[in-house]
Amino acid sequence: LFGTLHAAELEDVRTVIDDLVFQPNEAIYLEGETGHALFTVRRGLVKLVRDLSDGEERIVRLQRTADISGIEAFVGAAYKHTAVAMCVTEVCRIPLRVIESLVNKRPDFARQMMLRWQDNLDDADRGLVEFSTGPAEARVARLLLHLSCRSAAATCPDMCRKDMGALLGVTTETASRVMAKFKRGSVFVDIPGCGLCCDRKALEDIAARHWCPTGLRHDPAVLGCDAVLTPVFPHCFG
Amino acid sequence: LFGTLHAAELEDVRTVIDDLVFQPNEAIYLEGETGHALFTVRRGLVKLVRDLSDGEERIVRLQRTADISGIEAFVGAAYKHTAVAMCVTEVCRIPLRVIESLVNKRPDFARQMMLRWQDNLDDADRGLVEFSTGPAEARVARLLLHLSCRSAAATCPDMCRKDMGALLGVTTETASRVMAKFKRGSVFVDIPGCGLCCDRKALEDIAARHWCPTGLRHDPAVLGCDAVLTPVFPHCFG
DNA sequence: CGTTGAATTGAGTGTTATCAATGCAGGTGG
DNA sequence: CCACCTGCATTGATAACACTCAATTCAACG
Repeated sequence: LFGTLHAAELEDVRTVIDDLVFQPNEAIYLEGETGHALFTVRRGLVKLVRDLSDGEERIVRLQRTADISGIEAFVGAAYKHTAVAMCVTEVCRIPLRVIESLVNKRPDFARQMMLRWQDNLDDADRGLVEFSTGPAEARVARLLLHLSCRSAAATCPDMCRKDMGALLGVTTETASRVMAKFKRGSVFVDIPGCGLCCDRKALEDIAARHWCPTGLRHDPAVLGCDAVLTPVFPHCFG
Repeated sequence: LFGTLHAAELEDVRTVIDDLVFQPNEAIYLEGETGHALFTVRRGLVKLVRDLSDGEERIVRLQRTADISGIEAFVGAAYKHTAVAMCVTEVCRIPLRVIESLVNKRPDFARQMMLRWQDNLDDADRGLVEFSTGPAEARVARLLLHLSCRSAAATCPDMCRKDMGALLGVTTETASRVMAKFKRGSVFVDIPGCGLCCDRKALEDIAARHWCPTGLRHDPAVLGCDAVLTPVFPHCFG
């Protein structure tokens, strides 16, 4: 977000930005609140949630390192979701007035903001096309592909089944059954303390069954991502 | 979008904007194209589509009057969807350079753009929470509520069953069965040439069954909307 | 060792997908 | 005008799938 700033500007920004750490299931902000800040994930995993009338929740999208949430606050809207940390998560809290002044001072910064809006939109589309389309097995497969895509070793955090269900639009039991089946078939291996190590080829096959989007649009694997993440937040996985 | 401009500026803008009319099923732009313009719907209905591997399509969201699509082009991205007119549709084609120069000249115009991005994001969330959650009947009910929400008379266009299925993540047959059942139960009445007249109370009941989002977020009814739309584009409905 | 919360599994039911047939327009050409 | 086609909506029968409810297992923790 701040990639285009000069060193001096960066220093100014740094002083008013809070670095926060949230424990699993802690809320970062609540749906309906009037927001005075937006947030970027530095490390960890965040779910954006909308509550359903029966007390359940629907996860609208996930946010990982570098993703920005609460961006709607910048156009004066109340937060549209509740943001909840799914593991120990380090978050940057950026007050609105910082963004405000940057947009005023640096004309190109507005474009940075638009890029972030587009990122959120891409993620929202993914939620529809990949996570809410086709049979449960294909959805789970696409989720594992997504979660493991930044890892060179194809590892990913082991989300709890309830969250998987809420994200994929299926029940907890269905999510559990599919994951158990995948484990039995060695589509992934559970490495305790390290998350799941996925057979991406197998997952791609499963993901392609019925109603598959043409070409899943995932980040290229980021080398070294495992090395950085694992030791710092081992409790982040599993 | 141009609400904050002065009269003179508006005149400048008007000269470089194209007014286009698309027939049903005509594509406005294609997924993957590098875009040199964005579009606003003046009248009609547009679907944003992502192709699936089996030749089917998934409708990501709908765009109605005043909605803006192809906004991703402004940050240099290729169009993320194919935009297709669902009825006779009048569209405004705004070249990127117009937006470009407005953002440079009028600092507050960037904020207008961000508002539009947020509108798209809200619609994307709706696709997930309302249209891709819960049993088929509830999804269809929420769609009819959405389509009829701008009409004081609670009328809405009669989408073809294939499109309903592609938008709701169900098959054409299921969409047809649900609609036929609704018709038999007088949940709506088909007024040929005018679309469907919906019993919104009944729809709200059905929409609330299982997995319902807390509070559907629809526009308030716009008085006079029917009067304006119906005579101009009678072929738009039915 | 008992408690707790989550994951897993089972049995039964309900919904939806699939495949296939039928009905119902609006058009075209004889 | 009618036969014919075509595209779409509708309907039926069946199988696959996912949901519900309930029981069981498992791991973590005090």
